[in-house]
Parts: sequence; C-alpha cells; structure tokens
Amino acid sequence: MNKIATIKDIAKHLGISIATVSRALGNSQSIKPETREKVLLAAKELNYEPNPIALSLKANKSKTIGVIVPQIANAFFGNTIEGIEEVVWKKGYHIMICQSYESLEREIANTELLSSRRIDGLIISTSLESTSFTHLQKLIDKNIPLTMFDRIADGINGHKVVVDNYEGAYNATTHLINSGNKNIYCFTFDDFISNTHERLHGYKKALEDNGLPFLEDHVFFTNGDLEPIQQKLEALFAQKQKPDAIFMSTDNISASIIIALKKLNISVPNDVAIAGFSNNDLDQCLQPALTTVTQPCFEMGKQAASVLINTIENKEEDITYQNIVLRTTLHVRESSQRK
Amino acid sequence: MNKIATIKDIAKHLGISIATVSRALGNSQSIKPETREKVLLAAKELNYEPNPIALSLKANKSKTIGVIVPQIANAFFGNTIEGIEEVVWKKGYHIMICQSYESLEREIANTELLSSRRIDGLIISTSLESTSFTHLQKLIDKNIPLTMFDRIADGINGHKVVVDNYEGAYNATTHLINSGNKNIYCFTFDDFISNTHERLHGYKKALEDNGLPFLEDHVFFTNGDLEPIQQKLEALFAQKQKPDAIFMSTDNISASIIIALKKLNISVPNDVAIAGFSNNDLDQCLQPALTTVTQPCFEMGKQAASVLINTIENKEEDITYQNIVLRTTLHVRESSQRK
DNA sequence: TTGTAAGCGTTATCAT
DNA sequence: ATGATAACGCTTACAA
Repeated sequence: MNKIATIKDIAKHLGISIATVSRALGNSQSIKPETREKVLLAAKELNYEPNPIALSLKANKSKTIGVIVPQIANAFFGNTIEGIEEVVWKKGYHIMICQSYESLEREIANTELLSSRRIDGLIISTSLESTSFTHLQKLIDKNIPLTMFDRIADGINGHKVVVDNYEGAYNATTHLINSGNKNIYCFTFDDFISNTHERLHGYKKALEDNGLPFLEDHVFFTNGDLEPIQQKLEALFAQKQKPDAIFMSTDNISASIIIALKKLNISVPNDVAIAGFSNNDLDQCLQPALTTVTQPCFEMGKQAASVLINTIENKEEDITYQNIVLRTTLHVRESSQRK
Repeated sequence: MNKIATIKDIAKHLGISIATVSRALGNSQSIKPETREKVLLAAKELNYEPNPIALSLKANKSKTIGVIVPQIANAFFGNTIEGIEEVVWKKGYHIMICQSYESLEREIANTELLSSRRIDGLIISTSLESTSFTHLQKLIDKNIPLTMFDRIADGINGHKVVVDNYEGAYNATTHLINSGNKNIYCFTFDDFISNTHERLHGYKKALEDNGLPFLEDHVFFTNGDLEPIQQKLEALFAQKQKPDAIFMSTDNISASIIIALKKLNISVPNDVAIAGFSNNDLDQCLQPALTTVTQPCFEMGKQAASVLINTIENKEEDITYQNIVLRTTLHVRESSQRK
C-alpha cells in the first residue's frame, strides 16, 4: 500500500520547511534553483501528487463544472457532453454529470446537489417539464455562472448556446414544399419549450412564405412516445385526405415516426415524405428517404464550456452573457418528390 | 450575492463555539436539544450548506467514484452509466466520468487524473487497445478499489461484472443453425479482448455441438468500421458459395453490417440471416429479421457500483472480489429460416 | 453539555 | 532565500 506523499512528507524528508517545498513546487521566483531541484527530486521519489481537495478548500474553487442533461444515453446529449469534456479537461476542470430524466423535480434536486458540491459553474439543458426556473435563479444568486444550451430559459441570466431552430425547421419544411408536398403536418412537443417553440414557428413561416395555409389541426403535440404517435398516424392515413408529408420537430419524434410508419406499412417517400430534426446516425443510414436537420452537438458542447470557463476565470470583470447561435445542417438523402 | 454560510458564521451569530455548532448539525448525543434547535434554525436562516470539500479533506475521502468508459455517446455505456448513477447517488457518492475513446493512452491519462483527484474507487470498461493493465495495477497499489465491467482484465484484482458472453454467442449461433443455416460466418473484433474472446468461443462451440465445421476463414476480424465490413461482405457475396448467415459479435459490428447489407442490396433474411450482440433500440425496431443478443446494461451498472461501494465502505475487512455474471437475452424477432 | 485546540494539505503573509 | 504561522471549513479528542 503506497500512500501518496504530501508536501509535509517532502519537507520532513529534506529537513526544510513546508513553505519552501510549496514554493519549489509552485512558480515562486524566490527559491534557490538547487533547492527546487532537490524538492522536485524528492517529490518524484516519494510519489508526491498535489491534493486537489486541499487546493479547492484553500482557493474556494472546485475546478468542477456541473452538467445537467435530461439523459446521457440520448445521442444528442452524449455528443454534446463529449464537446464539453474536450474543452473542460484541456482547461484543467472536470465535470460532474447529472441526469434529470426530463423531470423538473430531479432537475431541482440535481441543481441543489451540485451547488452544495461547490461547482464553479453549471451547464444545463433543462427538462421538458421545466417551465419555472427559480432553481437556476438561486444558483445565479449564489454567483455561480451558468450556460444553458439547446433548451434555454429566456428570463434567466446566463450564456445561451442554441442552434437556429427556426431556420432548421424552416429549411426542412421548405424542402418538403419544394418537393411537391402541400398537405404537410407537424409533429412537435409543445409551443412553450424554447426550441420546439421556434421550430413550430419555422414550420409556420415556411408554409406562409409559400402560400400554404397553416392549419391548427395539422399540428400534433406529442412527447415522442411510440404508441400515441402510431395511433395518430393510423388515424391520419385513414382519412380520405391523407398527409403528403410530415415535419418532425425532435429526435425522439423522428425515431418514433419512422418506426410507426414501418409498422403501419406506410412507405417513405412513396406514401408520405418526412423531414425533421434528428441526430441519430442509424436512422440517417437506414432511411435514405429521410431528410434530416442535424445539430452540431459537439460544437455546441465546446462553445457551452468555453464561454462558461471564460466567465469563471474572469469573475472580477463585469459578466456579459453570450448568446451563441449555431447553424443546423439539412441533409437531403433522396428526393422526397411525390409521384 | 448570497454567500453560503459556514459553521463559523453560525457560531458567531449565536455566540457559541464552532464545536457546538458542529455537534448540533451532526449526530452527536452530547448536545442540549434546545441548543440543537437553535443551531438548526440559524443554519436555515443563514443559508448554511455543509462544504463537502472540507469534509473530504478531513475524512480523506472524496465520496467520488471515477468512471472510465470508451464513449458515453455509445448507448451501451450510456445505459450502464445510468445504472451506476442510480446506485451511486443513493449512497451519497457522485461520479466523475471520463472517456478513453478506445485509446489506451487516454485511458492511462484518465486513470492518473482520477487518481490524483482522489477518487474513492474506479469503475472501468477498458479500451479496445488495452492489453496491458499496469495503470490499473498502480491504482490497486494505491489501495483504490476497482470494478471492471464488460471488458475486463483477467490478471487484475478487482470486481468483475460481465454478461455471459459465451452463452449469448452460443444461443445466437444456435438460433441461426436451428433456422436451417449451415454456412455461418462470424464477424468479431478480436480473440484477445475478454468479451469478444468468449463470444468467438461460443460461436465455435455452437457449430461443434451441431456437427458443423469451424473454419478459420469464416471469422472476420474488424473494429466495426463500415468501409472494411462492406468490402468484406461484397467479397463474400461475390463467391459462388455465399454465406447463409452471419453471427455479429458486437454492437458496432451489427450496426455496420446492417447498413452495409442495405447498401449492397442484400436482403435479410432472404439472402442472409443475421444474429448478434446489439443494444441499440433502433435497429431492433427497424430490422424485424434481426435476432439480437441484448445485455442488461442498466443492471450491469447497478451491480458494478453496488459491489464497489460495498468495498469502499468496508475497507477494514479483507476484500473479496466479486465475479458477477449476468444473463443476456435472445430476442428473436422473426424466423431467420432460409427459403 | 460546552469550549479549546489540533489536524486534514495547501498557499500566502509575514518576518528573518 | 527560507521559515513560522494563519487561514480555508470541518470534525474530534481532550478539558472544563
């Protein structure tokens, strides 16, 4: 059993003071080169590793950034976290990841836990249940800086990193229209969460700009669960006036729609054209007829972490919160032209 | 700006000693109930939150468990981490997640970083490059307990949580044989990594038990990248003696094979039957002809965390390392019967 | 029942 | 250039 040495051990070993050891190990000028040499050597010999916990206590900084996402196993968030990590490790920080599982209650619990763990900052994508944000406000009151990404809280002071959801939805819908579709449905989550709100807006505007009517009953609100989506599709395709196309507002919804269409034996794009937000590699590969709007998750994570760490390290200055908007990419894999 | 109070603040506020506050806040018996009341009240008023960093320094425990996996965004590891988290948070610990990206170098760097961060234990699934495990041995020498899961290092002292890879492979291969297939290929990673080693073994044994020959050239070693897999398949199906079926040894390989077959216009199960390891929901849904061996990721994570925390909290006793083997599930979605 | 003080590992402010 | 000491927040003998 190899106990990790402390500066105290080194001091004792060398018969000098701990202060001198500390200076030798740090960047201090006021240290005789030879002493430094000696200390460095002893440190290596004794297996010294600085104790970050002691440093944290001293500096009142944890060098830890909290991350709260709905679910890691979701590819979108998984990839974003990779981006966060890339930046964070490089800057000597580490991350503590929590999952809200789309529950506001757990999100609040996580926020409090992270705060009590003395994180230096928080990166969050709020849960679908989160309509009130007092837990985030509390954090800000404690002077813990914040980056929100993807799903953001408008009234809250913090960095905001999002993609241009409006544009993505607009482009996808426009693509469907240009492919000759007129009777276009929208499957989305709701009109309150920041990102789906914008996407619904993009869908509407694309219709309008192309002289197509926006019909309330063409918007179906869903959390992405397969069952209700399948039922809704079944009902829609039982009508005499069937959908030409569907704009899918989220990852989950896209996945469920693809599966449901398969189960219902509705062929894409022969029976219906589909386009929408999706970051899942597999359905890109398996569905050549699917046009997807993909988000730069990795880049998003990098930006989110980058602005946050900047703020953390320059706390003395006035904080100016960044509003970063990234572009989505429209992947057209095969014409969705109706026959 | 709401500074978080310390016990010192409370003591000053109440005009009593720090020690008394500490006792009131803890489980000490030797404290007058009224004093405790007073302290608790003041703590609430002043916004007191215990500082885990100070506690760590005192107790020489970080209440932190390190987790190293190849990649979070991979559904298998994402789900496992969810299981780990479930247990860990409940026990008052938290996790620090690192990714090796299948690189031994990064795995070593991560191990050292986590160790210097004073983790209380490590949960790891080693990278595909990891054939030497001195970095893990170093950890054990530092008395940091270890759980390995999925991909394990045989010679290393630590808990091991795996699925019955042999059985899973045996069942999948047997299923292919029972469906009337004789000329069965195996696509696998290698014969050294613990899990794929066992899977190859299961494949062989199933052939043997059914009186089929094992042919070296029927085993294709691949890291799961699409390109080489597609080329190999193209070559195989250009032969006069085409494959009847393919046993796929890993998640990635399964995904790439499905995509490649699609691109090559080889139909499943008409042209070829396939079965293998896969934990991706999507391909389960999209490929009714695919028979999959799924692993209980979530359960695996729970077990991994559970045995580790037990060891951490009972360090005084002799450590007995657990060897936990979970069962896989064979999902047969449609007969892979050859026509 | 309460207070005093040492200690966890480190840095920083004094002196020397 | 170096040493002694206080401080970070907390727990815990030891004294009172």
